[in-house]
Amino acid sequence: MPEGHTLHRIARRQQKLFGGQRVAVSSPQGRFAEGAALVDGWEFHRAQAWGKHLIQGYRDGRRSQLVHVHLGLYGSFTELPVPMGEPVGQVRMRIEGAEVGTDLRGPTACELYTPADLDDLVARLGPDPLRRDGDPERMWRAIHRSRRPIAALLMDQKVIAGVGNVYRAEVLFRARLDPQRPGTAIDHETLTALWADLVSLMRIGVRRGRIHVVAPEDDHGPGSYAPDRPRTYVYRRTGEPCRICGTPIAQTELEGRNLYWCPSCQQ
DNA sequence: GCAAAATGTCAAG
DNA sequence: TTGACCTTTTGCA
Repeated sequence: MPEGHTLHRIARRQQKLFGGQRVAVSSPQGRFAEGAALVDGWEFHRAQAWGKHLIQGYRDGRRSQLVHVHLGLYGSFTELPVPMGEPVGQVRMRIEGAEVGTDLRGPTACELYTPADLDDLVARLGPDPLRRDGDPERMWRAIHRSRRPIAALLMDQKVIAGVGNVYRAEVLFRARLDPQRPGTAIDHETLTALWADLVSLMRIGVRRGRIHVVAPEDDHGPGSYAPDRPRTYVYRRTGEPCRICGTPIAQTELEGRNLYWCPSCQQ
């Protein structure tokens, strides 16, 4: 489930679990063997998220080392009490603290980073709604001069960092914006409100560990008797009735990703 | 038992 | 624009 909220939640969690502790680091699968060997036994100093990227900082006396993790589509961290037992499946990195350890599976990236690498990463990312220094004006400047559809711009990590396919679809629905509308055709006020909505939605995502964007007053209709309350308006609801107007939710492919929207509410 | 899909990114053409 | 890649889970035989 890796959009930005997942990574910020993981950073927070790892900071709490391991921050200031010496940790055992290994790569049971072997594909991060050299990196793991380098920081094994060092102090886990700090974990931070930038968009969908996780940066861990390790220290040992005067030495320090960064590790960069990107979960890609299906990467995940899981936790187990120590002793963790034999790894199950393909575990790229295992971090063991005093009481709890975590296993990393399926990441796109798990690699050593230099401070310069981190600078480059931050420089190529747009503002992150989950960071205090996230600046909506930077997003505005990138969007209002681009003719690309707003749905494509929101997925572009150079424009705004941390938004993925679910938040993209949902925030456009909540703003009642046509996903195909060009960036140039959206005014400053609309984008400022969209940013503010993302900030509050993604914070909820961090807190709950899952994406939940349906307002209580919209929580009715065909889905209301489902065991779980509905959490999304449009994402993966192709053909199902819009929670507001009943029109079937539409789906198309945009730049290789599935896009969902309500053709009636979002014009 | 196997294919397909998934909340992502990058490089090749 | 397309394909490759990382891994697990789901659905269909």
